[in-house]
Amino acid sequence: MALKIRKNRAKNPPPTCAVGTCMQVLGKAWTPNVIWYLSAGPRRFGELRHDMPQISAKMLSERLRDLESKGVVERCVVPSSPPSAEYGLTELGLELMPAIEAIVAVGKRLKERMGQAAEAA
Amino acid sequence: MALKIRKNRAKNPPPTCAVGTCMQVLGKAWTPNVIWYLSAGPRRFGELRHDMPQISAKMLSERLRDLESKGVVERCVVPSSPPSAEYGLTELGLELMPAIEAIVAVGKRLKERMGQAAEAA
DNA sequence: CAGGATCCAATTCGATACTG
DNA sequence: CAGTATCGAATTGGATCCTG
Repeated sequence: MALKIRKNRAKNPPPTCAVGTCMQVLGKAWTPNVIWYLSAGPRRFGELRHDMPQISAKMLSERLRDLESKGVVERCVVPSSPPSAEYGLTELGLELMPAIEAIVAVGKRLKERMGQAAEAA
Repeated sequence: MALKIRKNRAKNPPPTCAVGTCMQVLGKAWTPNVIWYLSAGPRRFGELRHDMPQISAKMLSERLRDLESKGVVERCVVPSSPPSAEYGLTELGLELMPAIEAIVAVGKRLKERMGQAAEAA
């Protein structure tokens, strides 16, 4: 019988109310954590890894580049010896803080309430 | 803007955050939308589908069962003829609202700011 | 140490079809 | 209408190795 080619999937870009717009930024693993740890001020790659012991180098650099390309995070090279880079929130990034804070607050309540699994970072 | 004014990096990283706990609930596709649309009051399956025209029946019922199993959403059978079911937020679900609202608020700002893709509601 | 490249198992989610 | 079952494409994110 003939080869059956599947119809192309619609693959709609994220959905309906404005949550999609925000979740496109915050929705991936570790993203809110990264933003959270940057919220106190610029931080270096290794510091962030230390903040989140479970994250892999790949994940972290991937997320940082994602966020940079979205204008949420800014990478600045610090002239030192050896020169190193620091990551910080942009203004756009700062605008996300209320949401992150709300997420953190609810997360804490959920954790108490459910008395559940430990989380690193 | 040239180089960002580099403030001293954070000496005191924020304490462990509970982001993961919350994102485990909100992190999957459509979840915040579903909660959002339930926040105005109980709603039936078909109504929710209508609220989110892009969601598939499978997704919706999957998300509803997820949320039910997490105690966020409650399914109650309404005695009518024929009897039908309604979904509503539990108290735990209501506790998530501040986060959802913050996400929606930021989403709207992002949309304005980026002047991007259209989204309804 | 900071980060990229590659490989791969697991999950996610859309389309489709089916049931009461 | 209200939902479930199955299939499979695409995405995810972890592990590992490689680089300057």
